[in-house]
Amino acid sequence: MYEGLEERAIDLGKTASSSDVIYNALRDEIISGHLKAGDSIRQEYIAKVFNVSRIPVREALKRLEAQGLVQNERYKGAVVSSLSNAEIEEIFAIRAYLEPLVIKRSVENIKPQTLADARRYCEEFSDEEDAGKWGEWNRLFHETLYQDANYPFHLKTIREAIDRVDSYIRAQLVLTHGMTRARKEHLEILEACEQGDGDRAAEMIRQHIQGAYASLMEYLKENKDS
Amino acid sequence: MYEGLEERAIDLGKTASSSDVIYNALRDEIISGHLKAGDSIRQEYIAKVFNVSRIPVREALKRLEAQGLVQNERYKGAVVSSLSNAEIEEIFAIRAYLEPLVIKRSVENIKPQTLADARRYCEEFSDEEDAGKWGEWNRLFHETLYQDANYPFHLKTIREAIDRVDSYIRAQLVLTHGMTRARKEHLEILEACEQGDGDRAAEMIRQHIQGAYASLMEYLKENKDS
DNA sequence: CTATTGCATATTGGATCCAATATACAATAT
DNA sequence: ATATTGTATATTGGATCCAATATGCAATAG
Repeated sequence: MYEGLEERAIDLGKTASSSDVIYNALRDEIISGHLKAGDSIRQEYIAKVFNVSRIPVREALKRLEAQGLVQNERYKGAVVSSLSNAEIEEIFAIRAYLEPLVIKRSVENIKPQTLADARRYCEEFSDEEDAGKWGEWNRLFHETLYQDANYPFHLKTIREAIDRVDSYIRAQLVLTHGMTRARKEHLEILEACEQGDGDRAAEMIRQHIQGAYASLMEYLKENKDS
Repeated sequence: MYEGLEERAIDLGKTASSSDVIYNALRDEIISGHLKAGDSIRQEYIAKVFNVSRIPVREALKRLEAQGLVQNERYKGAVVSSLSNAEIEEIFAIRAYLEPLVIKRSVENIKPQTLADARRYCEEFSDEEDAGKWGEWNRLFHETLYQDANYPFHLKTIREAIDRVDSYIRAQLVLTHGMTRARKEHLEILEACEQGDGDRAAEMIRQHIQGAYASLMEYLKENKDS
């Protein structure tokens, strides 16, 4: 009796609220670049798309505002945040500062399953030509490698940092062979982790991030219009 | 004509929304320790206290959740987040890692006005015996010294880190002469900044934070009950 | 007496409605 | 023609109401 029932029932209580669904959807739209910096987000429109009232939409917007992805002005509404070049520099600086620390700590007690997951994300995304999905695999790869650090606050900070620059990265990657280069670097980082060489992994992550920043700035210099 | 009118009118458009007021109030209650870890926050009660409906209360709670100060469970409501010892260690670790970097960068182009502000917060709070207000002065002192780094994302991260541990610090400070020690260290840090010695300021900030962590852990070890 | 079930109450999630403000545009004055 | 003013519309902020779920307690079966 009861065999297997509990596992099947586990996710029953955690059905996502409308607010959660809309938050995730808007976040995806922003970091994928479908919603661009400066775009205003109309509550009524989002509500109609999801067949809900504006209440959960507004709650989602408050969360996005707390994260910095949108800016709210009273009686004017939410606008997708834009980043100055200085702010882009800052985001990459904190990533290049935090992620080496975290990966080193994570490698110190990394689980085989974690390495297997990371390898899967690494290989699966290498087949993926769609830059849209690339961002998701990229994020999963990074987060997976960091997860055994058991540093949730660092992880949240890194996640929010990546979220802020993701749309910029993506716009650049599709045009500059950045994806093949990133894949190669990911593989090397993964191998360092598999060998338990935290220092090497940390240094490579640092270079990986700084290289991405350099490519992005070069790209932005050549495309000032967009 | 028009003389002085514009300045007087500036803040007219920015009257805070109910949601903002309630967010700030709840945040204050949590970081001051009046709302303790594990306490549940009843929407209806907050709404009645502020003479508003539950809508702005819920929006405020969503922001607090995004910040990590409360946790929401569907149909159960918001509960003030608690921190394990490991999480406390993590918060202090990231503070000790980020704040030296930021103060060094800030000192490099710090403005006289900033130093004057910091000195004021330093001296005014030294008279302050009330641990409640102490936290506010402490935060202002730290944030002021960091502001000329022009690193808003770092600052936001540091602010949220401090918010998470503030109530724990305060509980400890009042009983262990921590306030007089902190005041002395603040003064020394301020002097290093005034002399333009960023490296020294960075090192002292690091020790200041690690010392606070050590005191807190000792305090928590002796008071496992609370 | 204990465990389960059913029900009443409390609380949160969401929908609908109204108020406050912004925005676009026509009307008017200079 | 240009700048100002008035007005209609669009949009957001908030209040009130209803639905969905949780929680506490009494009733009942064993």
